[in-house]
Amino acid sequence: MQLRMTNQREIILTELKKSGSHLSADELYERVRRIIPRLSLATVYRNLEILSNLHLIAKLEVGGRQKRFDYDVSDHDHIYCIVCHRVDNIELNREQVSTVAAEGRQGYTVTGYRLEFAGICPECQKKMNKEMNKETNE
Amino acid sequence: MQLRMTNQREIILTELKKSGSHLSADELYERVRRIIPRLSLATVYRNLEILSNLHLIAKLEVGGRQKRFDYDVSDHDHIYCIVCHRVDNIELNREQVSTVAAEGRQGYTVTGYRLEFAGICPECQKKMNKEMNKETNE
DNA sequence: TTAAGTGCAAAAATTTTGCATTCTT
DNA sequence: AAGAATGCAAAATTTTTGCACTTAA
Repeated sequence: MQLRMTNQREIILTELKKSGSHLSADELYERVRRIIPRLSLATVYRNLEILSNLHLIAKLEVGGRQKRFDYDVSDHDHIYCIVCHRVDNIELNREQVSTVAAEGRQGYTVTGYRLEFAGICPECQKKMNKEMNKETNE
Repeated sequence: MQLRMTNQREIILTELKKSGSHLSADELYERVRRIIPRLSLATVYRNLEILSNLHLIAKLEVGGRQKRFDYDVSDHDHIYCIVCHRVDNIELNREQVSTVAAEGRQGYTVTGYRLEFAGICPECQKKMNKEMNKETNE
C-alpha cells in the first residue's frame, strides 16, 4: 500500500507542526476544519494513525483521557499539568535514565520507555495564587 | 461523606489484591461477578474511583486503551508488553530518576512522575520464536 | 433512620469501521 | 484506470451519570 499526499493529510501535518504543541485528535480537527470545512474527524484519526505508524509524528498516551499527537518525533519526555492538562516537553538526560532502568527488567526485551512528569504549570500556579489571595481577603 | 464497607467494595478490593496484577475495570468486573452475579460494572468503576482517591489502590494509565488498577500503592514503575498488553512491575532506583529529572522542568511544580517501560514479555518472546521457526521450516 | 452505595439503563466521550464516492498517482 | 483516501453515519469501546431502590452504620 503506497501512500498518497492528500490535501487533508498535508494540512493535518502542517497544522500539527504549526501548533508547536501536543494536540488531541479533536483539537486538531477543529483547527484543520477552519481550512477544510468538510473534513471528517474520522479522517483525522485515520491520518494520525498512519502518520504515527510511519513515525512522521508521535502518538502520546499521557495523563487524561485522550491521546495526543506530537509533530516532534525525537526522543524526549513530557510533563503535563494536572490542573489544565496542557502538555510540555521536558529535557533530560535519557541515557542516564536508561542506565537506571537497566536493572530489574524481568526477562522483558525493552523496546522503549516513556517518562512522564506530572505537575502544575506556571500559569495554573499563578491562578491558584490569585484564588488564595481572594479567599484570604474575603 | 463517610465511607461504608459494602460487600461489593470488600470483594472488589479482595479480588484485586488476590489477582496480584494490574486489572482493568472490566477484568475485575468479570472476576467479582463470579461471586456477586448481579454486580454492575458501574459499581466497579465507582469503587475504583473512590478507592484510588483514597490511595487504597492506584490507578494506572499505561499503554493501551483502558485504565488499570493496582492493589499495590507503593511508588513503583511498570513495564508493559507491546504484544499482549500485560503489565508487570519493574524495580528501579526512583531517587536516581528524580535526580535526573530535576533538570529542565520549566517552571512547573513537579508533583510526581511515571516511568513506563515498553517491551516484549518473556512469554511473547517464546511465542514469536516458535512462529519464526514455523515459518523457517515451511 | 439516613445517606452512602447499588443496579440498571441511558448517555457521554473517544475511537473505529463500513460503504459509497472522490481523489492521487 | 486502480486503489488510496475521504465523508458520513453507524458502531464499538470505555467510562460516567440519573434515578429509584437497597443497605450499612
